[in-house]
Amino acid sequence: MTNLDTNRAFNREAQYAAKRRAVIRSASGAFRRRGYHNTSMVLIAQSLGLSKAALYYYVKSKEEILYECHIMVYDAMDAAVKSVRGQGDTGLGKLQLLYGAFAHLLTRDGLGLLADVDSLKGEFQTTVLKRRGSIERAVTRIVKQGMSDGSIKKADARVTVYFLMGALNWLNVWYEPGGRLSGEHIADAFVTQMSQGIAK
Amino acid sequence: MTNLDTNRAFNREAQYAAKRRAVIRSASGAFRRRGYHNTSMVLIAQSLGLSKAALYYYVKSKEEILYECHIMVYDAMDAAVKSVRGQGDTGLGKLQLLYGAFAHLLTRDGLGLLADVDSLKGEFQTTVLKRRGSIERAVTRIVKQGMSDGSIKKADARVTVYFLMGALNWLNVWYEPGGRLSGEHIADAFVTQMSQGIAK
DNA sequence: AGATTATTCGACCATAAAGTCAATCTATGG
DNA sequence: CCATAGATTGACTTTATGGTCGAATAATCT
Repeated sequence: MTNLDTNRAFNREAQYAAKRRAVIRSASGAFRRRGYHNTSMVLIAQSLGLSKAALYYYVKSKEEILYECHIMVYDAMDAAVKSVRGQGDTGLGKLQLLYGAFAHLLTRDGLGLLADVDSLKGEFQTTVLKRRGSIERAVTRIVKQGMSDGSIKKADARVTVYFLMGALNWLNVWYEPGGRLSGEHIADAFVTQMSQGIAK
Repeated sequence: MTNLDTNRAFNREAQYAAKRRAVIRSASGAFRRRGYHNTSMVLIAQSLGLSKAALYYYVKSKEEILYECHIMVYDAMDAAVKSVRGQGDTGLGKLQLLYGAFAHLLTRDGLGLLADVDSLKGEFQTTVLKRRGSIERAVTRIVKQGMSDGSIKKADARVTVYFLMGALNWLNVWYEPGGRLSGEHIADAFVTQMSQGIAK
C-alpha cells in the first residue's frame, strides 16, 4: 500500500463524510424553514440534486438526520461553553460571552435549534434531551455563579435560564439569513437585553 | 314553538358548541405536549372517549383543529391587548401588564402558543400569520411608545419584541401545568426580567 | 482492459394516519 | 310509542411518504 493509496482512501472517506454532512446541513435548513414533518426525503434529495434512494446511502433514516441536526447544534454549543471556561471575570461576564456565542451560532453560522424533539424516539430522543439538559445545566451553573459573586441579581435560576433560552429558540422562527438584521446586530441586542434583565 | 322549545334548541346548539370546544381544547393540549404531527386523530378521539369518526362530526379536518387552536390563543391575546388600553401610565407600565397577562394565558389558563404554522396551508396559514403579526405589532407599538415617553431604553424595537415573544413561546416546551412552578410565579419572574431588560 | 468497489437510480413495497360513509344507536317532540 | 333529527360508530378507502432492492453507472485499482 503506497502513500498515494492511503491518500486516495482518505479522500474517499473524506468525500463520503463531506457528502453526508451536506445532507445533514441541507436537511437542517429545510427542517428549520418548513418543519421536520413538512419536509419529505424527496425534497431533501432534490435540493442536493440526488434521488431519494441515494440519500439512504449516507443516512440510515430520516430520524437519524433529525438526530444529527440536533447533535450538530449541541456540539457547537458545548464548544462555546468550553471556550468561555476561564474567560470572563464574573458570572455575568461569562454569561455575556456565552450568550453572544449562542446567538452567533444560531444566526451567522446558520445553525438552527429545533423544537422537534418529540419526533425522535427511544435512544435518539434520550440522547438529545440529555444534551439539551447538559447545556441548560452549564448555563444555569454560570447564572448561579453570577448570583454568588454578586454580578447577577438573585432569582429562580431555572426560570431565568428558560427565559433566556426561549429567546434564542425563537430565532428559528423569525431570523432570516441575509435579511435586514445581521447576526452581529442581533447578538449584540440579545446580550444587552439579557444583561440588563438580570444584572444586579 | 314554546319557550321550552327554544331553550332546548339552544341547549342543543350549546351542547354542540361545547363539545366542539372540548375537541379543540383537548387537541390543543396534545399538540403542545406531543406536537401536531405526533398526535393522531385517533388519539384525540380516545382522550375524549370518542371514535375518530365522531370527531369529524364536530370538525372538518385535523388542520382545522390546529387552526382553531391558534385562533383561540390569538383571541385571548387580542383580549389582553384590549384590556390594557388606557391602563398603565407609561409604555413600560402598559407592557408590564400585557406581558404578565400573556404569561398567565400560557400557563395558568392552559393555552399554548403553537409553532406549527407551517402545517397550515393556504387561507388558514395566511390568517394565522396575520393574527400573529397583529399581536406583534401591538406589542411593538407599546414598546415604541415606551421609547418615546422615556420609560423604555431606545433600541431596535423589532428585535426587542422578538426577544420577548421568544421567551413566551418557549414556555410550551418546559412549562408543565401543576408542576413546581406556578403560573403566577413564572409570570412575575418574566415581567421582572422583561422590565429590567429594557427599562431605561 | 478487465475486475472490483463505490455511488446512484427507477421502481417497487409497507404502513400509518387522514378522511368517508352507510348503518346504528340515542334522545327529543308529538 | 312512533317518527324524526341528532350523535356515534365500524369498516372501508385514499394518500402521502418513508424505506428497500436489484440493476445500472461511474470511479478506482492492478
